[in-house]
Amino acid sequence: MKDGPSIARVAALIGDPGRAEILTALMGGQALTATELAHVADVTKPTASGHLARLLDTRLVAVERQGRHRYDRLADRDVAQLLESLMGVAQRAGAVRLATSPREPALRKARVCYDHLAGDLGVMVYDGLVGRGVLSAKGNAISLTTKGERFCREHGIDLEAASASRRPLCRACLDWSVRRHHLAGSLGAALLAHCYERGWAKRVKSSRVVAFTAAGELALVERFAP
Amino acid sequence: MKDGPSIARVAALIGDPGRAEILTALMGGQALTATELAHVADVTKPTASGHLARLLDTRLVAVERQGRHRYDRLADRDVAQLLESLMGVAQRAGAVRLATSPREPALRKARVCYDHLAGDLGVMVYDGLVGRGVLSAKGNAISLTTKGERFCREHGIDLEAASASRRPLCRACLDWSVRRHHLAGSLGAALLAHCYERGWAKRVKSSRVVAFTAAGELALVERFAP
DNA sequence: CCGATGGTTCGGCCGGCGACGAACCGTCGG
DNA sequence: CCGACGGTTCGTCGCCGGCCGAACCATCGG
Repeated sequence: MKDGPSIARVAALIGDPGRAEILTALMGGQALTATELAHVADVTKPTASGHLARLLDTRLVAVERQGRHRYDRLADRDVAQLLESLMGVAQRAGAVRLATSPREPALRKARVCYDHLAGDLGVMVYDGLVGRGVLSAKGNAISLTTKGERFCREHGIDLEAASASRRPLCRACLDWSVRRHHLAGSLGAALLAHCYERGWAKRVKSSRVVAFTAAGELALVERFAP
Repeated sequence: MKDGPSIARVAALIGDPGRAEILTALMGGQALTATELAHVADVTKPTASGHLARLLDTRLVAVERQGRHRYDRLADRDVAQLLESLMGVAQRAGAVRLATSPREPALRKARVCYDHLAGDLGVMVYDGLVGRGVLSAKGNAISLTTKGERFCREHGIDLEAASASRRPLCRACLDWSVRRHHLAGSLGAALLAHCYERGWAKRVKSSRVVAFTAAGELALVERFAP
């Protein structure tokens, strides 16, 4: 009967508002410094330091020290996925509050979900790829069709690099704002990288928002959406 | 910035040892009564009642009242999945403690994971099905092959019923004790049902353990494992 | 060598939450 | 109608954990 308490330990860790804020900030995928995190959590440095220490020794975050700086990032994709599903259930749990929170519309439109594209655009792209027969979806078990491989080559998406890594190529990730799927996995990451390279979009500093240029959005929709 | 706190709320809810114990107990998939849950959490009835009330209004559990009884179950598959991934990261977080906790070996061997088979046997079956070409796995995006459909028919597994539901047919679920995949989704559920029907195994009362008979285990391995 | 700045450690304060006992409400089985 | 039993409500207590200020250590840029 020791796994109950064990999950309680990490859940309790996430369960503090300050730490939760830190972790969500880290969902952006980039490593942040301790004072930056203290700022997003709206606490003093000592407090943040304490939080980070605890997050570290439960392996929820990983640290890299450079000079007098301390860069923290999420330990792992699994942690990111855990947080994402947490957002999923948290979202509909507070169904009422949802209405009263307009939230950044930009965040709903396009944001980075660890390393791939989420939000309205992400969902649109996913639907488009399935519609074009690039991806075959059975439930949430999805895979790249042979037609899809050709499609990627034509559009200059680096499949070799993407499939080299040991993580799954395609994964359906539930979008917490739209409650529908978007594309994750290394292919999802490659696609987002593609957007950056072409200058279609770039990250907004210290936020999960991905800002598309007008032309970039057009290009994305035209090529990948239905 | 309101999603941080929002996930914190549900995480904190899971973060209490008592409630965590309750939720893990409910991972068995069956609805349990309030006093039973008070017992597994090792608290008095008033305390448990309070916990359940809070779990209810955050929609982590659902309740069904029958006469003077109150039956609680997990609200949703998403919640079950959340808990499972929580176990995943919790498990390796306390890497040290793992060695010192012998834990029920029966639980490691075969247990129910919400509605499908997990543990050593679950993983073995999964590997076997992939090896036989019944399932095709690309990363963790898996699907039933045409060969696999024939295979199911031959073994009398009811595919129609399984694919009728709107949930995915196949899903790879990460096994927290073995750290490898086993089969989830409605096919996974159908397979476990199959084991019960044939008398190969039955649930152990008030535990997640699935007890296979000697003959049942043999039959399972012979038919589905490599 | 000296400020400035990032991060950490230490003590102490305080609020909140979980726990319980006792009393209460409802349903069940005679 | 009456005990028995499942569940809930209420009031109280005690502890744990988050928070901060102050002092401290380390690194950087001169």
